[in-house]
Order: sequence, then structure tokens, then C-alpha cells
Amino acid sequence: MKWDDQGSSIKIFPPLDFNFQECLVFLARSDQEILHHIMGDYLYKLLKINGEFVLLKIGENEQSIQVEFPIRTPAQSIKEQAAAYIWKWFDLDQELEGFYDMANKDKLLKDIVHNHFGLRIIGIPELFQAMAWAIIGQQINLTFAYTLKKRFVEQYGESLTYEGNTFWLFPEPETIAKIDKDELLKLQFSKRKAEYVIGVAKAMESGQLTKEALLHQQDYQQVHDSLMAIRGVGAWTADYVMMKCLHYPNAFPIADVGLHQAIKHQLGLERKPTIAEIEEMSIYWEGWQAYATFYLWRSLYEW
DNA sequence: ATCCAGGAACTGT
DNA sequence: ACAGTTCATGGA
Repeated sequence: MKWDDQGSSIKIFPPLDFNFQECLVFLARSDQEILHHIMGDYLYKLLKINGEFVLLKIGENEQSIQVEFPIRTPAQSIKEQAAAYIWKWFDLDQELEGFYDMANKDKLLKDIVHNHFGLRIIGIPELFQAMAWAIIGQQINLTFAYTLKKRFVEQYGESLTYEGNTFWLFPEPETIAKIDKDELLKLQFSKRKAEYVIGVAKAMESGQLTKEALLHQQDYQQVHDSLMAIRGVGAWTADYVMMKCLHYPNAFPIADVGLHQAIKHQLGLERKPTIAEIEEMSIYWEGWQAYATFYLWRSLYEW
């Protein structure tokens, strides 16, 4: 991680191919999003670090990411953790030359990576949030998924209001582990999703499921198997979490209908491609399936 | 109304 | 291992 403490603000130095504006477009895709806000050219995000609310005002300054702290300047160690959060959030450890080399030769990806060069996978660093959001999004349209997430966060998350804007934190697993499934039914979760989300919360509360343990078992297949052993987590959810939280560039939610829509549109097909067809056309994505998928998702927001 | 949406578990073969 | 069925709820 490359960063610099400048007193009341910090600077983060991303790879040269990073494009902050492209990432902002993706972050702005839903007007129901309440876990971050975009105002003008700035991205606002509330974190809780060492028990302390830390509001980030994130902007671009030439080649660097500039982060200010509107509430108050935090201690140096907290500033470092905030920088680390952003580093992971924008997947800045990833070296993308290999991906771009591959994508420039791929008819399906070529135009998209050209149009959105510098976009990175916008992650979900917190494991519980990544899993709960994936479960919420299973088999429902994104609009409704955002509605459910908003209700969930406003019911169980902490918030802070600053200068008239309210910023929210995603609920902690310890909170959700204690609630009754009927409470989630009132928010219009299905019975199964209510069970799944509470089950994941309990597994995390008890320490059976941690991000650290998953990251420790490096092998893709091991992690995928571990995740799929959890009730409510199928192949799609496991790959989604490995892509958005665990930073596996080869994670591939191949059954994703958004991916299917993007491919259909990009190739001008009459129907959505089959899984077998996608396997065929993604042979050369090997190692970069997550980035290929993410760029295809990005292509959905311009037609 | 009808189809479908960033699926998963269950059941039967 | 694989295919078909059920679950579940709102958006367009």
C-alpha cells in the first residue's frame, strides 16, 4: 500500500492505470444505496475503526486519491486503517496488465475495457456484508435487492448524521445473530433468505466463519468448497464473495443473469447464452474471470 | 397478467 | 453426477 499522511488528510497512490471517475460511475449505480454517497466529485463513506466513527470524504487529486475527514482528524493509526480500507475497496493490490493484454484480444471484452479503462473491481471488504448482500440478491431484481438492503441497514445498522446527511454502517453479525427470522420477514425477506442471513451471522459470531480463515486457505477450490458448505451459499454466491471480498481474480459467477444479459447485448444475440457457451467463450479469460465479469457488469449501465 | 430477476435446496433418477 | 421442481417476492 502506497500512501502518505498529510496531517488533516491522507493521500493514496494507486497504480497508474487506476481511474477514479470510472469507479464513481459504478458506485453511483443505485439511488437507493445508503452505504456510501456521491456528492459532486466526492465519495463519502462512513467506517467504524477501533470503535470510532470515521467519515471519509474521498476525492481525486491528480494521480492520487485524497481523503479528508470531515468530522475530525483521527489518530495516525486510524488514518492508516482508513487508507488500507480504501486500498482493498478499490482492489488496488491487483496488477491488471495481464488482464488488459488478454482483454484487448477478446472480441467480447475489447470495447468494454477500452471504454472503461482504469475501472477496478469495487469490493466489499467486510465478509458479513459481502455474504449477506449476495444472499439478498439471489434470484431477485437488483432494484428490489437494494430495497431489501436499505431496510435491513436502516433497521439494524448504526448511523451518523453530519451536516444534514445520514451515513450508515452495515449491521454487524453479532446483531443479526440475535434476531428472530420473523423480523426479517416483516422487511419482506423470504423465509429462506431470512434463515440464510441469520445462519451466516451466527457462524460469524461464533467464530466458525471468518475472513481471515478463508484468506488463509489460499487455494481457490478449498475456499469455494468451504463457502458452499454454508447453507444458502451455492456456486454463484461463493464466487461472488471470492470476487468482491477475497479478491480472487479467477472467481467466476458464471450463472449470473447480469453477466448473461451483458454477453447477450454485447454480441447482439437473440437469446441469453447458455452456460456451455459461456464456458467456451471464456477459455482465454482463465485467471481473470472476475475482472471480465465485472467489466461486463459495468457495460450494463450504459444502455 | 405474465415473465423474470446479480439462485439455492430439494427430489428423483 | 445430473436434470427437473419448488421456494419466494417484487419490478417492469
